[in-house]
Amino acid sequence: MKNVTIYDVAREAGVSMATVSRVVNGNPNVKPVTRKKVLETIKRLGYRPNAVARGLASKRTTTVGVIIPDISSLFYAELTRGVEDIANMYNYNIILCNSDQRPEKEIHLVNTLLEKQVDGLLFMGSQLTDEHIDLFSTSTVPVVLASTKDEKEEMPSVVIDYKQAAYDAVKLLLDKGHTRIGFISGPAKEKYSGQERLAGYRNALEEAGLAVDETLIRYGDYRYDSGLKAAGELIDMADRATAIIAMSDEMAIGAIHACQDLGLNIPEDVEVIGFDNTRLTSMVRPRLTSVVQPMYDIGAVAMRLLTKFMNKEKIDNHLVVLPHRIEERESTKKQYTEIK
Amino acid sequence: MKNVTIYDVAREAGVSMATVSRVVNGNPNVKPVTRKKVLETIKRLGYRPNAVARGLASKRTTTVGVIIPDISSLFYAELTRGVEDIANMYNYNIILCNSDQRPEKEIHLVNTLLEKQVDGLLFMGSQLTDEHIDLFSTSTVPVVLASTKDEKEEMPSVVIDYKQAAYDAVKLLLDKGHTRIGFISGPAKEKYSGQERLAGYRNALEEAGLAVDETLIRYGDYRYDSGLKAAGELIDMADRATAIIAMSDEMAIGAIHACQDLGLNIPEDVEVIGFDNTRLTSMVRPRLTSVVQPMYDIGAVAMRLLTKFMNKEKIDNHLVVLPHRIEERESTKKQYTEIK
DNA sequence: ATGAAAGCGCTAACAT
DNA sequence: ATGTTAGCGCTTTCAT
Repeated sequence: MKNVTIYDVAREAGVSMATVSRVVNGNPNVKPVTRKKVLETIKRLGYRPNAVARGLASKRTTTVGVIIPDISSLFYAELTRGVEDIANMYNYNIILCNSDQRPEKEIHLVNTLLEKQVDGLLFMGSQLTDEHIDLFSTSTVPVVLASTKDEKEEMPSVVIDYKQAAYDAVKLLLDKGHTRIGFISGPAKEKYSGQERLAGYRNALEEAGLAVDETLIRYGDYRYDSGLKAAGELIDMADRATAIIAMSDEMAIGAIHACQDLGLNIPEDVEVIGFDNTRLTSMVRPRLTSVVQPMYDIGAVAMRLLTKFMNKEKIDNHLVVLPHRIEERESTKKQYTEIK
Repeated sequence: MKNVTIYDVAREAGVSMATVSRVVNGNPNVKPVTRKKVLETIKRLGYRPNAVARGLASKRTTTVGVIIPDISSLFYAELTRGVEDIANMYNYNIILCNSDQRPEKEIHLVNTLLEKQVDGLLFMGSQLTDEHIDLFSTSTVPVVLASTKDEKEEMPSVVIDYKQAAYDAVKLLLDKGHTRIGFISGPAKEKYSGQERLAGYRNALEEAGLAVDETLIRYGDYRYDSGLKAAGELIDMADRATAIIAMSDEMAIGAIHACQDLGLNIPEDVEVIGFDNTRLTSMVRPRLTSVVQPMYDIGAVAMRLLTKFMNKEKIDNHLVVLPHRIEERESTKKQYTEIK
């Protein structure tokens, strides 16, 4: 059974291919009668436009490539949801690729996506090597980074102020008198967001006149178990941590459980703050205070920015910094006595 | 700056387009010397094959469409990860689309994907209307269902035995003497997996000679809050539930908290079982007993099945039922005393 | 082992 | 408002 093409429709409707094309693409320069006739023929023959042929002829595929470390991570899944919703709204589809943060795989994926003639590229993942930058700069289609940025801040990116966010969380704890604040970071090798947040931690301490005790800094992989383990170490020290900040909610929940398993009460004995404010924060008792990172919005704004580039619209600024804040719940003590 | 095409490479290398094509596609019928020469030219010119043109000429895009209710759901994210890994392994990319379970949107997405000439379609989502079936049957490319199936079981699908899985969970509780077992289902309108599991619940009770008390059946939306609410009702009844089975881990955790918030102990006062065995099970105290649904595998196997169809390999059986089991943790009581 | 040439199904000038 | 036609960049016979 041969596929019906635009040519078949043209013949059957007694018009030219161009007219059918116009009808399909909503070109107004078609007489209503003709349009109706063509539309009927399309329906009758069950014609379905071939987007690949269209892509070749028009040089636009209405498809964007999305490279993400791991879709099974709550954080990236939420971001991707934002991306897809906006993509959809602007009639784009997304080709989703998991990179597992492996640079070679990322490079390979970018190339594959470029071969597939995507109209734009959305990149998430923390370490941008020179090879990445090179590749992106040779790309004929726009590239936007989400939740990361390049060192020179030359590429379009959507982020939050990670340093300030971490700083704020530490400050909150410092103001309550804590001096032993454990910090559970992401992987040590992680460049941008990881480094930034660590810098925020150090800054806050130094500003408070406190020396940074390196043993209070632990590295996890954003998952529960690593948080559990890191926190276990943090409270097993001679001069144990009295507060813990983890760079993901999942690790923070691990931290809460590590404390509870050892008989420490949250927040009385140890205050805990997470990061991202995923819906996990409500799924633990006490509920988790967390630094709000607007994940869905980061994805959505990044995709919106990309559509602007793809439309060759003028962009006011390439680096979008979304606001963050801290959502306080029961894993931290109330700062002031409530007044009725 | 014009893009370099296969024609440019051919000219520069002093060979024909056909030869370049052969080299690019790894056709062995090329003299090593020629191959080397072509490869060098490709590198020198920075040639990147245009997959859209290739798709048009070869009628294969090495892209598959994936329709999913919501990527921000842990369950579907994990499934998708399985899909993508296998797709990648077989050199396919995936176009990911969120349907939000809305039938019109699903239909629309299928059409879009078909227009984009995907080589195959992977569909997840619970309700298959006649329109879906019709559409799928007119599709020229293979379609595989994951974690759902059509009523007539005519379409290729990868599932677990949902009825039996629910039955097993209920049986576990019945064997411990429970007679008031609350059941927190997914949305009431949900067809296949929801109905199946509910049937398993009813079967188990009836088999035990227990009447089904409809007030013990509640409907949620798979998310935490709905589990919290449903469980709250289940334990607020005159003759309250002494055990609760929820159709997702998230709802089960909500159930645990609902009980704990009211001062009931898990598992002493109420035993709780979740569904899916996501990593959430370890993120709650007591840790959650859950029916294991091999999410990643369902996605992986579904994608593998799809590759077979796309290769026109012979398929032994269209309906793959993956094994399930119950992973017992501390939210249920140990059945037998442990012997040292 | 290599080349020539005919499409693949559509869009986009350009002409009328 | 509609038709004609030349590509888009590649694969794939079919020759040689």
